Amino acid sequence: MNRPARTKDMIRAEALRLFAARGYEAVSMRDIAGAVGVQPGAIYNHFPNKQQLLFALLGEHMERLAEAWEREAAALPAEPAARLEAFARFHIRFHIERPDEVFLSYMELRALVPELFVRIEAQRRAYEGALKAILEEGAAAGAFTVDDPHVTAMALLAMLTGVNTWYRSGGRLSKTKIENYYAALVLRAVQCV
Amino acid sequence: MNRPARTKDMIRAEALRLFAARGYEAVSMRDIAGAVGVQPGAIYNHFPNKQQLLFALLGEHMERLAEAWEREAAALPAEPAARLEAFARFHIRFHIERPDEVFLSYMELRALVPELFVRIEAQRRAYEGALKAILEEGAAAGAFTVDDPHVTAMALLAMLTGVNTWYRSGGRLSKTKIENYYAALVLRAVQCV
Amino acid sequence: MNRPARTKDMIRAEALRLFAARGYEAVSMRDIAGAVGVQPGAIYNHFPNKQQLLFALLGEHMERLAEAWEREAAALPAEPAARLEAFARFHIRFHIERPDEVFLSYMELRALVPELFVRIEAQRRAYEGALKAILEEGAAAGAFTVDDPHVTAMALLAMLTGVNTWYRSGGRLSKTKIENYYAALVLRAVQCV
Amino acid sequence: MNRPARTKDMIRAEALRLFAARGYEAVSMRDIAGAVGVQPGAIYNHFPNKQQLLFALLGEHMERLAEAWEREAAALPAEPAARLEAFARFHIRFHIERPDEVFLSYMELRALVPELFVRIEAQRRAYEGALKAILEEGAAAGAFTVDDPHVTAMALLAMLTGVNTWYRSGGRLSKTKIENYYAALVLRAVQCV
DNA sequence: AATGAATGAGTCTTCATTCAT
DNA sequence: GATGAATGAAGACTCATTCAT
Repeated sequence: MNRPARTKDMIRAEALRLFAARGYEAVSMRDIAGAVGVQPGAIYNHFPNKQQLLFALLGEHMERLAEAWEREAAALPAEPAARLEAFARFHIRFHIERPDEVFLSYMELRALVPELFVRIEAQRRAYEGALKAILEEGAAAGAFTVDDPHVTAMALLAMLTGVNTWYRSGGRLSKTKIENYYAALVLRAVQCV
Repeated sequence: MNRPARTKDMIRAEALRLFAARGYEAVSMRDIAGAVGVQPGAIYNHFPNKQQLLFALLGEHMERLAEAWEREAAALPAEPAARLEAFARFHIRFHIERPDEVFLSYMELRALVPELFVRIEAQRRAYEGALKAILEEGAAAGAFTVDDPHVTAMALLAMLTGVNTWYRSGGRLSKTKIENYYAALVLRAVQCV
Repeated sequence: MNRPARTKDMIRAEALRLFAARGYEAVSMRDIAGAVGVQPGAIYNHFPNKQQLLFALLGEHMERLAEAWEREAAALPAEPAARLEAFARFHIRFHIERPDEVFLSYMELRALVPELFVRIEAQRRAYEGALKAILEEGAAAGAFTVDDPHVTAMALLAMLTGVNTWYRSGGRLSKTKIENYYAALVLRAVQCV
Repeated sequence: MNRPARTKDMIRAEALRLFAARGYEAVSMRDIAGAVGVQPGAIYNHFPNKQQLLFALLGEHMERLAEAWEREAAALPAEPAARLEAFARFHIRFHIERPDEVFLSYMELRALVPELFVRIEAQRRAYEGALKAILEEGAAAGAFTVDDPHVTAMALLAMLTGVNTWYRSGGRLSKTKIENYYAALVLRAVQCV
């Protein structure tokens, strides 16, 4: 990776960090440039504008999520409970490692212009659909207590994603323990004990 | 209520609406003044600055939440499961009615200067403590499956509060049905079926 | 003196103090109102606007100066040196007692609109004329070394008025000593030893 | 000198002119920008804020004064009277050429925040010290009538600096004549005739 | 005579963005 | 690819002043 590519990556990294810490609107291009160690104008050599910089961060995160889930789904067990547990564990694992990206992709979607917003929205819907499908299969198979797969999916995703509101690396609980804990909560919530 | 008091209330209402819709940083005092129908300077007759306006909205919400829960808690049943259900139902009921306040109080806390931030944080902690206490009592009584009351409390609150990310008044499901649904999810998650 | 008159006097006093301390432009009507303990609007019951408030302070000062000098001049000795000494002593005595008024009337003249400016200017010219006349008489009588009465007058006035840039009440030197000191400086400067 | 450097110099020049004419508080960054022919924001590429712009003008003036006096002092005669005369002539010559800088540095010191104020104050004290030293030497040598060197120094400086309150270039008297006149006043004031 | 709320213009400063170098 | 200077619009906030009460 050559010098300029490193600048682009640093912009990405610092923008992510700052957007997550203070919010998209509260961060100026000057702030990002200052954190990277370049002048504001230099950013425009790598991203056409602030919106597109945010969009790049969000879009890349959603793509990585989709790809990671695809790999996971390829080796998914057959049994509904195992599938649900796998999803829960995957979600915790993936999200707990990327608190900034997750925070951004939940909090700063609204900062996108509608055209870009809908593209991220669609990627998110697709991912939510994976959980919904598992819930529907489990419900059809009589394995889960799920009257309304959509509502249950939203509730479980909120619960799982919420881990980032309190988890701090190096805290009392290990990531593995948290994964176990949340997986159990999810399974019990659909009465799959 | 006289003319000026109405202006102050309108500022509160429009600021809440706009902050929730676009985020604190993305809303200007001009925007709020415009929505109210006064000049920007007039806002400063009622709130000393933008920070304090946000703080007023958040603080008042947290106080209303605390008061409402106090009233609820006064008539709380004795049995752990019933207590937990009551909390879940209360939380859904209270939050589903105030999507803007809830959104704000979760998303824009960071916009507060540290001094004001900690005051809201403390109010939130107190409320979270109520759920934690119920979980601890239930666990002690052997009524719930709760290894870690703190983590379970955080998970359940995230799940419950998450209702606002998808619920839109007038949608497919009535508020009562949603309340029932979430209450059941919560009870099952602690294996209290 | 009744209540409202006291308010007017307090406005005068606080405005004088604040204008002298920070400058006319740097002081807001709110500052003055706050110092007096009333709301800004109340000032307008006593002075039509900020300009006229400044003008009142300056004009009253110049009138008091003119009156005081008139009284002094009525009992002026005949001899040029004694007249000059009397002027110097009077000037020091009068100015050292009113540092705020003096400061204002030298520094904030320019803050006046031209129409009001010329009125204060004229009062000042009249006072300067008194010194110039003494110098001219003394020069004509061969008592002083004064080639250019105007320049000498300006130089001596600057020297005398300058006392306020360093004199602080309660300092090392008494007012009387300072008066003696400056009187001697003035007399020597016109070689009247 | 390239284009941008010219902008910075023009900002300096116009700010000096406007501050001297109307006072620091009465001049807006818009005024300065307008006089220079740029947008207000452009000023901030050269000076971090209005305070620092004023401080730059004052500090540079004081430095130029110190340097000029240093050069003068290097060739100072030995005799007290000649030294005092040299100081008086230097002061008049230097100040009569820079009415705006002088006006600013006497009138707008108070507009500086304390931290910047003390730095200019210190530079001024150092310069005043030069005159005081001459007076003390002359007094010690029995050449001057100076009871209190500090008071005499303040009085003489006020007199000399006062030249700017009335001198207008192109007036009745040449700069040389004024220099002669003030030098004589100063010498006589310490009875060094 | 005083208040409290309002106005409309203005304050300093910051911003995203552009562009010649 | 990066800089430094610039723009034009907008930011929060303040101001002198007015006026109904």
